[in-house]
Amino acid sequence: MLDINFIRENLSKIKENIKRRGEKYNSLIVDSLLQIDKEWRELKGKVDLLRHGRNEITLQITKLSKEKKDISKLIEKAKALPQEIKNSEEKLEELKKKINSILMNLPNLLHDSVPYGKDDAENKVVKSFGKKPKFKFNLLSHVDLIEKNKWVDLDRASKISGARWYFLKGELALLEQALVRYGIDFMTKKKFTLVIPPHMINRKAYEGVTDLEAFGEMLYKIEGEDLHMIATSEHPITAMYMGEVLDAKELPIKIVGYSTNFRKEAGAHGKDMKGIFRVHQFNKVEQLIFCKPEHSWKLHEELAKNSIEFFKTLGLYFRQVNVCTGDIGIVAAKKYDLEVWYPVQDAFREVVSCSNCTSYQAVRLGIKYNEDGENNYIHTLNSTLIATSRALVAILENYQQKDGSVVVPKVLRKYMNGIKIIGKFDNKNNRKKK
RNA sequence: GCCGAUGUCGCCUAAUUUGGUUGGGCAAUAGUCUCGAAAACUAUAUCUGAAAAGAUCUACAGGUUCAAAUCCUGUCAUCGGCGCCA
Repeated sequence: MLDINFIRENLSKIKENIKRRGEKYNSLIVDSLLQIDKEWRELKGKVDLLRHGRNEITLQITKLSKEKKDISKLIEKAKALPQEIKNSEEKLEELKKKINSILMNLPNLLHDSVPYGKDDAENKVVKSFGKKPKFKFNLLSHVDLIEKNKWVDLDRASKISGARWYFLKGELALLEQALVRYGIDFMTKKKFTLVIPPHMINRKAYEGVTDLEAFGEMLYKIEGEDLHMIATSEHPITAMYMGEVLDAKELPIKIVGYSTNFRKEAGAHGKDMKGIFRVHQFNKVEQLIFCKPEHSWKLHEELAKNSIEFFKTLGLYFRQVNVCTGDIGIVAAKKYDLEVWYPVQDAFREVVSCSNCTSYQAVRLGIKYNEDGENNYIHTLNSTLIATSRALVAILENYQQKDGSVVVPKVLRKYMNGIKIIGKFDNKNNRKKK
């Protein structure tokens, strides 16, 4: 959400930004926003005046009653006030709601370096890393690999839970845990603090971090409770500081979040139906930073660098893209995606999303920092380090061997008790010798 | 889950019985003063307003009332007891 004061002072900038984002948004909405805001402020003045009148008269009543004088006339006069005030307050509230709903849908100001483009096809490749792998045999899809090796049981999961749910089994489940532990170690070595958040949060917190109306179809709601399953650890961890004023000395706060994530994937009918590429539940290690505005652009690059470095160590072929205006969404001011090469799908697919949200989330959540007696909104940043289901698919596709086994990336072996290869043929060199 | 108590500024606390528009202590930060420090003094949240000023804030949301920290209802949280449980 943008700060209304900021909009008032930077009208042309805001409109330009909306135009740059294309047809999805209409810059005229800003004019009507300011018009309603003006009405609101005028009415606020009137309501405050009415309230002042009430305060005055009750003060007099208090005074007179202490002097034991007759107050019946004053009370008679005062009786009309509450209704009058209430009527105006209701109008005021209505206007405020209108203002808020417009503000909620206004997109963040984009950074100058965000490329113009209609959709994800026009994201700009920044750089590629690693080498495109070559194979001298016919590749199996990850769906075939998990089936042959009995690493995932989709049938039984569908029996008890439904489509897009899965049992992760045996060596692949170990590999999943290895990825998580490696990811967490990787970040804590960089002085990020590990945080494991609640996996369910209430409505108020969720409204702070995302547009519940739009995201409603992504989130699982607990029946009869004011609770939603989290779609990413970013949500509870960002909402954690809701309504707080942080000390500038504590900033930047660097957190590595870990949680299981739950997503309905309601809008994805038919997409990626097979295997575990797109599922209702997966684990994710996430980087988060809360910082002063003047540091956020440098830290954004740092987050991207961390994720790049991490994927390099996994030995995958991938590229960094600068997400274009048509694909970036309303929250981020700039977003890098990392896309890994999936040889079977013959495509790059998104595995990391690294955003500088500037003050957009902070305004909505009311997170400020205090420096020299002055309060200002902080900046929030987040970046995937690793999301397990997609990373597992990437490893399966890229590290598979002719016999259907899969080589474990070197950096993960120490988290796998030294196992070098997982797969149906038990390799004698595969176990760590004691 | 049941029963009971409690919730006041960053922390502590008084005012709740009997509704009258808050008060005190400590700490922190900034400023004034100072060669420097200590002490002392001033300031400290949010909203509207050019300003003067005004409005709002006693866990949260409602209600009663001219007026609510105080009375009523609901919710949440904390503590204690019982129950259940990895």
